[in-house]
Amino acid sequence: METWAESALVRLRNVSGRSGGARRLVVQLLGRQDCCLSAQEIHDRVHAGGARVGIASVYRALDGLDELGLVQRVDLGDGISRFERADPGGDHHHHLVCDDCGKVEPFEDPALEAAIVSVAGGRGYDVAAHDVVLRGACGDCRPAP
Amino acid sequence: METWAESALVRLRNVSGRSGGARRLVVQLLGRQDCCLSAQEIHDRVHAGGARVGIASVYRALDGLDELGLVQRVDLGDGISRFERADPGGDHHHHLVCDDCGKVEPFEDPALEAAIVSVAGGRGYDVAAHDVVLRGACGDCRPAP
DNA sequence: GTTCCTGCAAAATTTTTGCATCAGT
DNA sequence: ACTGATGCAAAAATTTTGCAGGAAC
Repeated sequence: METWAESALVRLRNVSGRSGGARRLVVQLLGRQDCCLSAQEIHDRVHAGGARVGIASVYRALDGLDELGLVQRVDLGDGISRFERADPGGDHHHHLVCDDCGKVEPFEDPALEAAIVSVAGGRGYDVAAHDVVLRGACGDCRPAP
Repeated sequence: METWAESALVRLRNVSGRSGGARRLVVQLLGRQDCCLSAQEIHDRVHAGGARVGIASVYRALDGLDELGLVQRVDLGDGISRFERADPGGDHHHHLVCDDCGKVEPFEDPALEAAIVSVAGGRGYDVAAHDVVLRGACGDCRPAP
């Protein structure tokens, strides 16, 4: 189950020749997450684990991972960048955000993916990444029926 | 063709009782745009028109418009918030961003909209807004075929 | 030993807030 | 006149950069 983290570390080493402590901690944390985290959240959780990691190193690690396509940057519309691991296998989800309680939940939908591929092709684009965010009231926060 | 701007100003006045100069300029500018603008771009263009408008007023105007659902906030993934008018009639587009040249172009796709509605319904969400961003290489920047 | 990563601090950017003043009703 | 919007400046929050020191090779 740690395959993403392992392969990410290997790829980082192939590029730079190193893989220091901060990067490894960030990669391992992201490998354990099911959904996106902000840089601040990553920093806090790594600190909670007892490590002395600077926020700048978190950003630098995320930047390197993003360049290699190992993480996907997710913008939920609140001005904060979040990151989650990008599975090379194509497993891949998007996000529902509740405007009331702030809850974020992932979803996948083949019809949505198909529509995106079709749009991209029709416009002559070679789409490398795509991001879908739905905002609204979740079942719990919606005015009771 | 100025119906959006007019109705937006009316709705702002209904809420606050006023519609001062800065808000009117921002609304009128957005009414003339076909795609999203950043707060800084709005500020610059309003200034170019000869008006003395503070950037804070631009943000405040956008904030008020967003609360009323009159503009949609768009995150293109570069950490800058952009805004565009939200047509109540349902006319509604998304964005293709070229990673190479930075070009942004709008698109619409009924199949995509249908898939989104279907996902939202299946998850019990009452979706008020949704945002789709596709990133990749546009026809011009793509390695020549 | 060399090279790149790391942590801290400072800078840059984007967005928000405080406050005196101005403008719309 | 009253009330809220506005502009300027300062603050806050997020992200980037500089640099000395340390860790991996």
